[in-house]
Amino acid sequence: MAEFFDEGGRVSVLTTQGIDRLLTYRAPEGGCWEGAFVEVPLGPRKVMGVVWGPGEQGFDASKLRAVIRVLDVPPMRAEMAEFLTRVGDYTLTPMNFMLRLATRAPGLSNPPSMRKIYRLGHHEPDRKTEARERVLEVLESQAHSAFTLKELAEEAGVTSSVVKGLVKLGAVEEEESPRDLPFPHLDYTAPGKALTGDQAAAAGALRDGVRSGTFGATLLRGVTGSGKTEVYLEAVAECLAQGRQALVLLPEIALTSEFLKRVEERFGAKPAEWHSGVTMTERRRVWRMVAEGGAQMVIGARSALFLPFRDIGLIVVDEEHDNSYKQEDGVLYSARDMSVLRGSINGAQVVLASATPSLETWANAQAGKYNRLDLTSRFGPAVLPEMRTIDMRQEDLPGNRWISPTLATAVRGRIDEGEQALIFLNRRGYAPVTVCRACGHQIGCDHCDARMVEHRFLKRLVCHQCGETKPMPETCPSCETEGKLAPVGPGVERMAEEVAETFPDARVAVLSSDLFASARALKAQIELIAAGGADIIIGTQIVAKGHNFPKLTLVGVIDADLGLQGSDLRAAERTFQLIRQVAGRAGRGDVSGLALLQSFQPEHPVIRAILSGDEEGFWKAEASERQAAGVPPYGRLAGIVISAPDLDAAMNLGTALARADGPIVQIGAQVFGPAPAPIARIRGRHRVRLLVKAPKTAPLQTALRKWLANMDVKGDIRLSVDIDPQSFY
DNA sequence: ACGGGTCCAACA
DNA sequence: GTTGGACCCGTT
Repeated sequence: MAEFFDEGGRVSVLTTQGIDRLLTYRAPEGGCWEGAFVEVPLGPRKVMGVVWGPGEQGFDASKLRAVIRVLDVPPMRAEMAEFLTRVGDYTLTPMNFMLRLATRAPGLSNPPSMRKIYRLGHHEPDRKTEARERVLEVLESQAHSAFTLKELAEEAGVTSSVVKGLVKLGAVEEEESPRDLPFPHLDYTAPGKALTGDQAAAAGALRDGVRSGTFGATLLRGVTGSGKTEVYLEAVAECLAQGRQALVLLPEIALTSEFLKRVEERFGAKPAEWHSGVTMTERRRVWRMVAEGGAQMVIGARSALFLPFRDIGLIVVDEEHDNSYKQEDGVLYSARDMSVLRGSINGAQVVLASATPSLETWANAQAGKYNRLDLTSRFGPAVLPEMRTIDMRQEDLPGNRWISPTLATAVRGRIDEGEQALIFLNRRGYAPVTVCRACGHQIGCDHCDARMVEHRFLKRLVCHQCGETKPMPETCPSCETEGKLAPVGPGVERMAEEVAETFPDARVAVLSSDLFASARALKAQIELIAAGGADIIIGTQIVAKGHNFPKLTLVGVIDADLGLQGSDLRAAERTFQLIRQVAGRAGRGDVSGLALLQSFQPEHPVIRAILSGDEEGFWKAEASERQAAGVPPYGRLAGIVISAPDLDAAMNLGTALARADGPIVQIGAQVFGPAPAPIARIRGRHRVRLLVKAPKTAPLQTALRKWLANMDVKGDIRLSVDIDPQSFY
């Protein structure tokens, strides 16, 4: 139960300003409740804050100032305060940053503003013109909705002066209404689509969970077309029936409009929407309505998790494996993990939906922490193409050639049939390395010391690590010999060259993110290809998801081993998911597909797992390997937090750490203010303090020491390391 | 003595 | 995060 503070009593206030501690104020006239959003004086300014608890009694009374006013906003609930505290704790984020995350809506401190809306009036207009008729028609046919001047004029296809004219005549009435209107009611009683056996069973299990009114997390597995969305919309319906709010998180804004349509079909109206593309006024409305209960359902990006729900009963994380759930600048958090945390605090059900779950989720389901529901495809078991490896050690191939004779024959066969073949190579640009044949120098990035990748299309060298670009030099930057720089290794642009030479008669299309100026141009090209506008498609990982190519029957993976040799912790996981996704693009329904993986190590466990399709076995092996490597089992993430005088320094160090050998799970950066940390701002050099928040296991500490020894960061870095043996969850 | 630039503790 | 004051330095 929230505490009430009488006028003049001492309250501690958390402000959104850059002070990482609570400040004591006198309660305002009329007192205030714990959790109230308030305006307080801070130096010469007024800032927003939240009453966090009783104030410090020992604080000097003469310095004490009073809260200016309590804002007209629903107070922060205790669960929200706890959630923010726990997330801040987990990610080592100062609380004022957390508060800012939770109040990311403009004008919260303003009184609710009004606006004019237009309704049908009681008088007939003196004469009826066509434009006037249209306005009246719109108002008659949609009497239940409120129109602003602009909306009404737009809907009727007239200018606003037509509407104003009607107002003067009394045919249309103008009235004041609050700007932040509740969202239209969602009809959860309407039946959803008919569900098949296991869909119905899964929906039933989710409904039961929601009905229990308690916390629970469920992994909902289902490939595209298995009806995943319909199943969890059943859980949403149950949640709404319980009078609680539901949140659906989607990884990309691009997916929201399609999803909104499906919700509208199911519940008869659109839910609230929250992501970076939403306008400021709409955000404000969403924030308020979520807090007041005027929004039953929100769909949004990761930051929607920090909305002030009045009573949240269900959180769905769709495509839970998607990397964009991780916020990697500012406050560092994984919305997927924090959803589980929020669910556990609020007594809500959490549904993690994916066709290819992340290892963390898999491990949690395996350990029994999450329930698991599997959906098979509507068309029976998923039709995966036949998969084979091509052992590159057995192939006769000159240097600077990458398409094996075996693959070339297969491609030839398909295009002669009028079908399509995809050559997949997950490497943008022309060649990953540019080497000087005179001295052996490899051109590196000046900014971050990664090697630069030649992009012939852009006519530049590009660093894939930090984005730095420079023109292709004429002479070697090291020995200054002219004309001896040579590309080494393949990129998709180079593959296009080889394909054009090997199949001169074929129409070739290259799909790589950097070859398209806009997302629209890329989409247009994809549609063109899908309609049969190319025989051979050469693509990077952007071909892995999205649009289907009905004529595609063969996928050739050029370098299936790519990504396996790296030191990236997630290398195996990513490779497994990526190649399975890409291979799955070959063939559909009645057309049988074939995937050929070119590999120098076909006996590698990851390659073997991809071939066998034994996903379960693969995840188990991965999990136990990581445990052996000293990485805490998932669910107890080890967080590496780097504190540096500025974010760039922290990120640079983070990059170095990420490239170092070892099990890094999460890297956070936190900027220490000058006062609490003995860190000076030094030009050209960085003093860095590493704070490691992780269970104090011996293997982890050994790994840490190894990273530090191998640390290779430009500039003068001084490191000190503290280990905080706090464990999570 | 004045103005500009930078740094830094304080903000309740 | 913002602010005002201290401090340094070079110019009037």
